[in-house]
Amino acid sequence: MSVVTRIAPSPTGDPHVGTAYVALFNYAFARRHGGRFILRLEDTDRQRFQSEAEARILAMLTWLGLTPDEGPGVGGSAGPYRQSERLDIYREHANELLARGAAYRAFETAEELDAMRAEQRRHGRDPGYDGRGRTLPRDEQEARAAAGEPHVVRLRTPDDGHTSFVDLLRGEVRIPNTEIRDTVLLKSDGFPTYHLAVVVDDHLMQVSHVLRAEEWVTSTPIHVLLHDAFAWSLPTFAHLPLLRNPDANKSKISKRKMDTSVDSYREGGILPEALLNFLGTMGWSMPDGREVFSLQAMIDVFELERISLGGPVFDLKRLRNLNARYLRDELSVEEVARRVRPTLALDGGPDDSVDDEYLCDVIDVLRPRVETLAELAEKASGYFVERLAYDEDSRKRLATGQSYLEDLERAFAALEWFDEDGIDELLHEYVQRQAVPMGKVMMPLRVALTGTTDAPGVVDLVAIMGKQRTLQRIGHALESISQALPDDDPERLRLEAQAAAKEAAQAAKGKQRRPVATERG
RNA sequence: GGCCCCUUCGACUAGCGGUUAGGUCACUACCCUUUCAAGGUAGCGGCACGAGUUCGAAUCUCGUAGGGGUCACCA
Repeated sequence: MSVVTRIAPSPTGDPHVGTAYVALFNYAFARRHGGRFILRLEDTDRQRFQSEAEARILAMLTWLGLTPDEGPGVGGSAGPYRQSERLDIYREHANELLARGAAYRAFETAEELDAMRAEQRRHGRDPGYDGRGRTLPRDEQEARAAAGEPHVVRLRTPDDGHTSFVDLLRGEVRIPNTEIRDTVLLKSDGFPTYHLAVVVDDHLMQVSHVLRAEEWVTSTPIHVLLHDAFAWSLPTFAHLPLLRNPDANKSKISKRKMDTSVDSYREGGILPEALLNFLGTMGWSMPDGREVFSLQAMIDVFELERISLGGPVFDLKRLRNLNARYLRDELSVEEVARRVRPTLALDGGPDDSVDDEYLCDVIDVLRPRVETLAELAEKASGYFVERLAYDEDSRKRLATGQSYLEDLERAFAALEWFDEDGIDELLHEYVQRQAVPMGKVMMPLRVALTGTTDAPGVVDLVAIMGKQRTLQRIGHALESISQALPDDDPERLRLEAQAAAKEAAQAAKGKQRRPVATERG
């Protein structure tokens, strides 16, 4: 029997990391066994349906490299792959169940069901459909349906005994049938519920392994019952652990508590291979203990048996750390350059006109200092602008180093061998001659070149910027010193006034006075 | 609450009867150093608890506790 796996997301919102997670495992398992991986769209909830969601899910899978072998927009022999286009199929199957007496038409209104549940709660019983529609005679059901009365089709479930199934990772799971209600199969709008649709589609699409999130464990017995009713054989079930929020309880991952949108990680500069690698370490591990591995490496050795069942917390720090490792160790500078380029252009910075060699040099010194493409783009932008904007702190540092900058401007202009060694030699000799600590000279120069105090080594900076750019930047820095002395900096004056006002207000309130303006940790 | 599932450092995990319980992230210290990083070295820190099986349990069984999931005409 050939392996067929699938993911069945609902097009209801942002592409979810949970979808990516389950897709990864389904994809890896299918590839490992030379099988097929299907994308099926569960768009049977027309309330929550979003038309752009389908394209975004597909884009997410493509971005991650988890492209389905069959699916909407992809094609395949078992289509269509949108459930909304398979309504006839579900109706036919519901009719078959009706004919076999495994299901029945139920005519309770929403109000009636609400009342029933309220009544149950009043008597301290668990709320849930009590099977009251089962007693309505077949011919009456059909007559009322034929007359156009709105109704649903429900599964007739056993009242006693147990229903069990084997979960590949957990062993046998047994659930008392008293826990299983007469579930709705076909809604009054003619759309199937998840339970009918998933069973029919998995069967028709010959899905061999159902790898889905753990939240489905308790509804699997319904699917077992449905398979029985159709006299179909069961696929293999394996329920993956649920990704968790980083809160105290580790509840199921949710967008209320954290960012679950793959698109937003993508926009935040997370690399697809890093996200994939990260998700691959959630509940799964390499047999040899490697922490950094490619999708292909995962496929090569993938075994469901290596899945651990404790719910893994989606830890952003680990994701970012992994991303940083890809940025500086796994990808070539050229590859990183290719990926930041579009972002640089978006920021109103340089675009195709950016010199490739310079870009690569900049990335080379910057990438040990960033975790995401977005950070890289942000830090890199200053290396391409004509004129840097210096903040108050920078101005101060420039001002204190003014004479050094003037000296160095002359020295660099006269430097013949403008390479790493020449620059290094020049700087060291200068510092020695002046008999001042390195930092006294280096820091103003660093600020002149980059506008910030946390930046790569000055020798590297000067070398990659080259003579012309270096001199230009020192020149600009000197200009800015003379134009706006720190004492006149309007921004600083504004902040000071603000801080004073705040302090006065606090003092007036009788609170203890604390410096609030420029606390630095 | 009923039912189901789960439980190794703060986080991700290795372990599948005999290990000084290993690795990664985070954190701390030190080294390197012109800043910030990166890198290097070291450290901190864990088998939820209680019984049982066994010569021997993180590993097997049971119980307790804790956590999660689920109880819709949503998936």
